[in-house]
Amino acid sequence: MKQSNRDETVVGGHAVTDKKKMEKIFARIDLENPPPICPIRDVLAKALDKWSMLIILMLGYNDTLRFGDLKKKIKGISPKMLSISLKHLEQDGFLVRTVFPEVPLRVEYHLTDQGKSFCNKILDLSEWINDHFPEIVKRRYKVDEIM
Amino acid sequence: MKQSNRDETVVGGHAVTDKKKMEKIFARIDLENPPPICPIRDVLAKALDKWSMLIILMLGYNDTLRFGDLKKKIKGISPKMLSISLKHLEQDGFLVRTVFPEVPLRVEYHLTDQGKSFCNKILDLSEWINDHFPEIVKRRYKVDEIM
DNA sequence: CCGTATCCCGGAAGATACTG
DNA sequence: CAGTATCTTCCGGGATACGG
Repeated sequence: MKQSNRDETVVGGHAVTDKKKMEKIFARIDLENPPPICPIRDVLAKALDKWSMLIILMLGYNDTLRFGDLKKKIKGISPKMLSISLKHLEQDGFLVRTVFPEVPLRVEYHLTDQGKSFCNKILDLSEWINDHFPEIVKRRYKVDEIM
Repeated sequence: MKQSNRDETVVGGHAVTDKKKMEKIFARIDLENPPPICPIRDVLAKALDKWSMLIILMLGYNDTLRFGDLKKKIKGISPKMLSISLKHLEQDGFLVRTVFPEVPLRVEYHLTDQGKSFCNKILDLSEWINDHFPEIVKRRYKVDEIM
């Protein structure tokens, strides 16, 4: 592991916040401008919004799903939001929409390689939350008691 | 590209999303209920919202920052939103707020170990976006041409 | 069945003034 | 300096009805 010109904190054997990585990211994130103008923040905003993460995980888990399947599996989502989210994810290359001109119409969605790759990232993140959220929730109650 | 220590394959050869991992997560994510009731979705919503990611990255990069520093560095954030975001992140144990009762008042923020750990996750995600967003943006233009 | 078109509302978030 | 209080604006997102 490379040593930066700055002392690195260590958590669980992992070097935290490798400065090189950080600089690479900060060089690209446009802090001056919000999502529509800063591409990175824009991509992230769309891929991590209220429903998109769930959709990606769902397609990662089930491989191929129809519009109605997704609607049924993701409780509470409206057809409008599902449609919009799917469109965003398709535009950014996370999934593919395939139409079968049958009667009745059939449309299938599945992740692209990029989508699968991203799905793994999200899965890692979810796993992290899963591993830490007991303490987080416990902490919340403690904070509530104090306040 | 970095190889994970997990039994997951990568893009190109593309095995998807380790089923075991998936099942572990899906067992915990409460698909019936939205964020305030499903703890995982709630934690994620707060930690990945419009400003929080930036704040965490900023503190991962700079170690310790004062309120005003954060406000200056994160262009466009209002004192109100900064305050709210910081409070959320403190409540969930991502950062620590330290008050120095001087005149004028000084308040410092820095990440907890949990926050640093999470920061690395976010950094990975940002790195992923950084590596892929050229093709994503390119794709968007192509899609625009067609539509 | 797969969405789109509308209408509508509540909450997220900006601007600004103010206080300990 | 470090926020809070307030007001307003805006739009994400829900419900629903309809069209291809």
